Amino acid sequence: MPDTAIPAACAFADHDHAACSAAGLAQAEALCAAQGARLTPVRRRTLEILLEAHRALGAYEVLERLRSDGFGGQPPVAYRALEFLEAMGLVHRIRRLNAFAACMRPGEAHQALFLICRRCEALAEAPGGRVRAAVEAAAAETGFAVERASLEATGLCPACRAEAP
Amino acid sequence: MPDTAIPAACAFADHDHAACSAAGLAQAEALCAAQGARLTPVRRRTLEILLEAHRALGAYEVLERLRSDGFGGQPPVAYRALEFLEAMGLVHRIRRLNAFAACMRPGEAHQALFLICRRCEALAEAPGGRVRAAVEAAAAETGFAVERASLEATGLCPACRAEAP
DNA sequence: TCTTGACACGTTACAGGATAACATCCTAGA
DNA sequence: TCTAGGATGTTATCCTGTAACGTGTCAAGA
Ligand SMILES: [Zn+2]
Ligand SMILES: [Zn+2]
Ligand SMILES: [Zn+2]
Ligand SMILES: [Zn+2]
Repeated sequence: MPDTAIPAACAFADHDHAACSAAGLAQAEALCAAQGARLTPVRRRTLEILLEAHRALGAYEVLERLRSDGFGGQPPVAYRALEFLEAMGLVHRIRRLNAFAACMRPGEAHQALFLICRRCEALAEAPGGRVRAAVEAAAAETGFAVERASLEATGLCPACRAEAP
Repeated sequence: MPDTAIPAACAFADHDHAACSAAGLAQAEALCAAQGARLTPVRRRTLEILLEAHRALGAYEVLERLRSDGFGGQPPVAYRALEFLEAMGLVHRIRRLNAFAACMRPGEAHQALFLICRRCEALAEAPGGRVRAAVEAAAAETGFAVERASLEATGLCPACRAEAP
């Protein structure tokens, strides 16, 4: 596993790492409390890991960090925590990358649209409301009822567009 | 592997199986010829398999059939054929399903939008032009240049909508 | 207080998906 | 004919994901 070679930030714009990480955690607390769900230590730590990394992590990368924090080191531990967080809308799964990333807008109901830079692996979560509407319109023509949509685009982020050939 | 329990057609509307399968193969021939690419026996058979199945197949399902047809029985054989076909625009990869499906509109440049029924596993390829445009518009706001987009929706197909609770 | 059931956590074991690396073969073009 | 590139085949291994089962915890209800 190439633990190196992963620069990538989670949004294209610069911003206060620590702040957005802390805010994410606080919102998670609030959200879970509001819904009577339990943000247990493993779950909490899993979210923290994703917030700190500030990019998409594979389940096994998360697992490795959980293990070194003294939590169970077997795959189901990570997958269960990630599933819980996804169900709570705190984490998104990015299928194209077989990876998970902390949500940038927890609490707000929203359709995410992921922009993945193929050069620096940066990942941004853009608002996908319009796109979602277009999907539903297209689906409606065949009578299909959309429940969930995964919208993932690859290309070049602003920085790489400038640098790259 | 549950070889049973997979009814699913590749489009929601009924249509002439054999005809669309043959047509697909013919178009593939033409397309490869036009581009000087070689539609070799494995590649051809792989496409045939997907056209006949008329639904999304995992690489290992394809592989199994290739093997029983006397072709190489190791994963790379299937993956290479599938990659080639995808590059030629004859096959799409559906990441949500870890599977591949024959393209319904080979030759025409198009953005595919996949509609996946969660109940009967039917898969339809809808025209995604509008959706793609919406994706690009959203991406443009952050300066991101979209190269490829995977658009996959899950929900209920018309038939299952009627039957299901 | 004692049961009992729901839920989280942990582990084992395995299934399923994908690729790196190397050997062989075929085929188009010099 | 010779040769370089592409296509196939094989081995081995890695990454991703899940089924199944046991244990501990906590709170509601007997
Ligand atoms: Zn989000
Ligand atoms: Zn970039
Ligand atoms: Zn298509
Ligand atoms: Zn259906």
